[in-house]
Amino acid sequence: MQSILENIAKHVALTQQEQELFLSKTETKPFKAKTILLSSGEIATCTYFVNSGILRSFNINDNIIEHVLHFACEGWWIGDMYSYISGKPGNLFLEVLEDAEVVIITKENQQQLYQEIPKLERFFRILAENSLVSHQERLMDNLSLTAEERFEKFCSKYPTLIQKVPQKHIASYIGVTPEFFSKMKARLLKKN
Amino acid sequence: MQSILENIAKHVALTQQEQELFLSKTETKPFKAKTILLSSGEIATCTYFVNSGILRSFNINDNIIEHVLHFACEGWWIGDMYSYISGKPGNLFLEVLEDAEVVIITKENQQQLYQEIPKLERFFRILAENSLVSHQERLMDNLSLTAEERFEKFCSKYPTLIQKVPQKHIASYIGVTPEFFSKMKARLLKKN
DNA sequence: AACACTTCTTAATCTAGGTTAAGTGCTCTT
DNA sequence: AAGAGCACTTAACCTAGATTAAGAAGTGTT
Repeated sequence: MQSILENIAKHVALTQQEQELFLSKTETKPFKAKTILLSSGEIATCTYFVNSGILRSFNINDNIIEHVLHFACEGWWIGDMYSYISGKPGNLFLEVLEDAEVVIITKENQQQLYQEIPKLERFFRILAENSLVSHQERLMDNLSLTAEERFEKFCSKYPTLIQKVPQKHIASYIGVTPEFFSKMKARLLKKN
Repeated sequence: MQSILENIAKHVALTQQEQELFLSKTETKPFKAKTILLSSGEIATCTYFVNSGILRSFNINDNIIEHVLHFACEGWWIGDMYSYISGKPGNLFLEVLEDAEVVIITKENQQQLYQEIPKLERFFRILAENSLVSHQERLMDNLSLTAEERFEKFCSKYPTLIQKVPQKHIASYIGVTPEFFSKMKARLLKKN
């Protein structure tokens, strides 16, 4: 299991004291599968780091159709960035897909941490930049690749998720209906 | 015209000295329309802020089809974030669409600025977070809205661009072919 | 053990948007 | 002023993926 301190150490070096201060501003909690940590319409007051288990963020549009924005498993950050930074009600749900242990940082605590450990500005800057890059890539993929190519990319990028996550969620992530996903998968199995 | 210092002042307060230091690490240049500031395969060594004019970033896939990632006009930042932060060759082109004046910051200078003015870590963190949010929204829009809805959203979000940018680029941005875009536009005109 | 509930599959039918191709007007060269 | 080259349009035809509907198989609850 990768700890949150190791995750931070990838980009900035905290002293022993800073590490303790950081941890003192976080809370670690277990959650059962199917728990909803955040609902559409609520204001996101926390950021989440996954110690173990799997979470997903998604929205629901007019047609009552879910769209998966993100999966997060061990060592990933997740939340509703829009609501978190704007302070306005968001439109994302945050759900536990597989029993999880999650590190929670409230916005207040994060603001205090920025004051007390300025290095964390750098850490979260780098985190946001990396996330931005992967969103840009996914956006371009959605514009230029077929569903089949997006699925293959997903497989090579997140091999562990394929076994663990219901395939309707993967269909949603790559942007097709579960029915079409099923058909496509059958086609791929025949081909190879 | 919004200056780069005003842009920074939106999120962090720099002293007079810091402002001067910052400007000393930038270079402001005019570019003619059609200039390519960055090509696919090159390593992005700079970040760009647009004083005036319009730029676009796009990639070209196997089929020789362009996909617009971004437009940037007065007061916007643009670049190839992937290549810039990874130091690897990127796959974006950066092109001037309308004669422009651009502020250029090299990666080296940006790194030095982070050392000398730690507040800038915060500024660029906030910039990255905001950009992340708008990419997430665009991603969800591409998954859940029709081409027509995406076009309407584009119009209300970037009203000035519609007059100034060739419509084939707007078609590409919202993710349809120029032919379909033309058809859709005619349909909308009839309707309203 | 039986029930409800959810996930996944299959298949027929439909449609948003793509492709191909031809034509119209621009603007920019020379 | 004649041509070359873009940007845009129109229209016929095509397809990736959606929709609808039904059934199969698994999973958890009582």
